[in-house]
Amino acid sequence: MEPVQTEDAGPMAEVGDAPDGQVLGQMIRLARKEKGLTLEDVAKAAAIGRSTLSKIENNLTKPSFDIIRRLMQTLDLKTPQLFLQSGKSDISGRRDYTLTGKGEHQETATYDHELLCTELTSKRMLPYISTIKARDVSEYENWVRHRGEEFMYVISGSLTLYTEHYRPLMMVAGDSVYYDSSMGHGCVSTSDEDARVLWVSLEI
Amino acid sequence: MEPVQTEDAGPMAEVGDAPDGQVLGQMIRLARKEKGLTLEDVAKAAAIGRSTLSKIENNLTKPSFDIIRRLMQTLDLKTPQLFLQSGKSDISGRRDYTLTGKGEHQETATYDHELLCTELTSKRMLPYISTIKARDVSEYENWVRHRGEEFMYVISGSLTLYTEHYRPLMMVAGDSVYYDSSMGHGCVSTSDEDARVLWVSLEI
DNA sequence: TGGAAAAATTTCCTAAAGGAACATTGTGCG
DNA sequence: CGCACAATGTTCCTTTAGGAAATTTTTCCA
Repeated sequence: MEPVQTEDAGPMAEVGDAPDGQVLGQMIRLARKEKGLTLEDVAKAAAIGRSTLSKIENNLTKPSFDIIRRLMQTLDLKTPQLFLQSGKSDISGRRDYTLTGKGEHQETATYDHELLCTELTSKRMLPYISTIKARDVSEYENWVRHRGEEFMYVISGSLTLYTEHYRPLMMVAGDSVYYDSSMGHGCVSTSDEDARVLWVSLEI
Repeated sequence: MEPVQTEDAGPMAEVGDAPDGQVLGQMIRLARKEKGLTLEDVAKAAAIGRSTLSKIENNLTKPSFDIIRRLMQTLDLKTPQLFLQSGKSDISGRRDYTLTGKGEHQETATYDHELLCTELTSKRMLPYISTIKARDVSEYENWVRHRGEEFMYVISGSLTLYTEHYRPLMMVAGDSVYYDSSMGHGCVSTSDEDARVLWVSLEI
């Protein structure tokens, strides 16, 4: 209902930027209408107030990033167009190090752990590569659990990750997972060959 | 201000109300450091306060959508990964793990960062895969440095890691490195092809 | 080392976001 | 017509984001 402000002293006329100012609300309302949802439906699903959503749709507020993110999820919106940008960048990213050649192995029935970067003893993250042997479908209930977080990246092969809270997770080369390691977990190779996995574990 | 609806509580469950926990700030700081910019540089360019940016990077505030958008533009960041919801938009779903298939990219002049496991926002380690483009041998004195530790694993290709303390380090697929990231560091692809690298970064 | 300069963080305060409840508008049915 | 009832808009109030400046931390040379 409010077309084009000529930029007088609108109560909340955007400061000097407002690219999204007018559009954002329209987009969200459109998405909501398309799904035939009411303000309350969406607000509840996104865990925000009805009135807040109303204000957002009418561009009466500058919503927080968090709220927009939740709305995006709720409404299943893709976002690229919201961030149109003039691209140019001249970056020079750099990192530094401590190298490790081959690590020391630590073999068990189902795993072959190869610790990486062992000479640096004061580190907090523990990286290692594991070979998950292609058998032993047996004991995937012997959960491993330890306080902390873990990141896992499948280098080759495929496997299934079993956890105590969720359904098994099929993973193939290139996939990665991040989880709370206090939740019971364990994995089994599902390919004929052994699976190679890179783990990074963080104790807390 | 957490009404917290039906949320029970996964150990590190997120998705539902999850403020943009740990990752958002890290991403922004990473991008800034890579460009060798100071808080003030970026803040000025994005027309926000220096302190505000500091708080955002340290996840001490829930920035507005508008501010994030401006930062994205200033830092030339692609954004899809911030809104990543793997699979369904049913927010009732909670998980304490995230599975990432092929990722969402964030490209710069020399790097192409692909963040992994982005929808789990409260994690402490930040994993991502980078493609180091096969050129730009130029500016390897622009060290990046940031408080914390980093682990790096070369998936494919080869590269040279330059640091301010040690001699350059030649690395090939399968090699890995662990280092204190407060030491200036940076790397350059030495093969004809781009190098693929898996990084796990931990802020302290 | 020390000490100045730069960068980052913290404090303090104001303006504004966001939620609850109330008011208004819109829509179907007797 | 007009009465429910639902959907949306608005007001009021509490909490919080975000900026200016002070404080602390880090960097950089002499």
